Amino acid sequence: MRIATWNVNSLKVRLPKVEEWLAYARPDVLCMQETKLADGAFPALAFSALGYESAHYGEGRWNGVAVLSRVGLDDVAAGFSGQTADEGAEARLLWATCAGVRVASVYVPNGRQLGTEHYEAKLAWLARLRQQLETGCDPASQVVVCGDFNVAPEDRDVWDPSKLHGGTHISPPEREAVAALRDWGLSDVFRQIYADSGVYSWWDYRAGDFHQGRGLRIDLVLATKAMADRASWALIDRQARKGKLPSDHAPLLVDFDL
DNA sequence: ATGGTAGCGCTGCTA
Repeated sequence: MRIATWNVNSLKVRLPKVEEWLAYARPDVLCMQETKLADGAFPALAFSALGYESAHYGEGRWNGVAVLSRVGLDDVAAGFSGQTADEGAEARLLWATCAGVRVASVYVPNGRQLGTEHYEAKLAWLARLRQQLETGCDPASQVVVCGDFNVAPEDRDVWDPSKLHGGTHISPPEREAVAALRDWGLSDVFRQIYADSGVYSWWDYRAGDFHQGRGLRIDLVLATKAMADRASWALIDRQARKGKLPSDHAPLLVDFDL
């Protein structure tokens, strides 16, 4: 079973690239983030033509998450359970069950700057995700949480930690919030397989960062032991970050022997 | 060099 995650940074702009990528990467499940679409504008027909069922949770303009599957798509749930409409929730979390695996597509808030309300909201969002795992999932079952975490878990996931010191994505509280997911029972599948530094999934569009190798590994596939023990291969597909109109993120693929 | 690009949508915000 091949599971992938990709922050596409506008599905409207990226659809041709996503369709092309699906045709050669052939994931069984694809989690997308930052579709920037309302549900009514989601191109479900384009994906069904390629053999994928889909679920989307979007508000338009910003955020927006999706799950595509060609191995079944059941029990779809948008947002945090127990979330009320008056919270004005942003579309950052979507659950679905695909061939018996509980899959989440997550887009963690950016945080902007330390010491801001946005940064505190990011930490609170990650804490709420941990809380939802505790109340809604069994760590002994097959659970995979995929997405753009906007956190680089360790210094080896950052092109130059000294350049980002004091900024978001690498601060100890953010890393602790991700570690708390690990403590619940999720492991960073890419890191089970590769120890290399200098492997990134996001590069700023500005200043030629991609071509200069200045990136961060912030897109993660986190899996419970029942899944992680079966992970056999992982790849961050840098090829998809090249060419015309690329996203600023590359997709991450993981193969599980299921 | 305190910059730079991309997307949304039409002015400046978000990343």
